[in-house]
Amino acid sequence: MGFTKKHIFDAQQNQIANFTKMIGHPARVSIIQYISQNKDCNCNSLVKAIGLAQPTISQHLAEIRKTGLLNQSVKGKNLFYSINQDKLNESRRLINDFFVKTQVNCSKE
Amino acid sequence: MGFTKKHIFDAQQNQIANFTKMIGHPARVSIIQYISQNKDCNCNSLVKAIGLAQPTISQHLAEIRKTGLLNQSVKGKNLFYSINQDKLNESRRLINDFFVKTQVNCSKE
DNA sequence: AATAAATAACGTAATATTGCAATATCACAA
DNA sequence: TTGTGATATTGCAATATTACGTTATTTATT
Repeated sequence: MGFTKKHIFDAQQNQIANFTKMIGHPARVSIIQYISQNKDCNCNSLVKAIGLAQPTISQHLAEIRKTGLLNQSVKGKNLFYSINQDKLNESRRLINDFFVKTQVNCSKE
Repeated sequence: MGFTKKHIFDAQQNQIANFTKMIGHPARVSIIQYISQNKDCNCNSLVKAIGLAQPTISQHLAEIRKTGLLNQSVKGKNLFYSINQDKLNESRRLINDFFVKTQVNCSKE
């Protein structure tokens, strides 16, 4: 059909899927890396660095923003992005936990 | 358009995106968890446990299989799935590395 | 006020994904 | 060989995603 039956899964499963889905596009991986490496990174610098059109970058930024991973600060006519480190940590723990638990379960018996 | 311009990103960015995209659906999170928790898990038990139709589960299994995360073993007329732990570890390192590097970069200066 | 720069929002075409019914395949049992 | 159970494949409808041209919006500069 095209839509996902989210209601048959629990909150944590949906949380894990939501976050990894957001990372699941190389443009967004690249954007996150670039923002973490460059202070005072705005939309325009991402457009130049990555090579996708401005509306496309803006759209990917919106996807990342939806998960809470981005901070924004307005300086003059620029909008600078940075990584919300609390959210980064929280997400890292969520994903790592998924890996660890999976691994531990595999190793039982 | 619908397709992804993979060629403008590097191998690692595509690798990270590929793997997280596979996890980016709650059914696949649930399937991975279930397989890790239940020895001798076959397609049918997943259909019963998760509540999606057999073709849908089969399709999700194929997506997971594509990343190399699944082992299969035939016993009689059953096909049992288990987690490829080497691949799990490799992927965990890949994703964790992404998180760590992002975090380290954020903390510079 | 007029212009320019930066970015978001809107609209749309192309493609991908999700979910399932129907069907095919494959291995075993009767 | 006929049937049965387990899984994969096919085909399709509904929805989502990706990418971008165009247009609005907002803020600074002249």
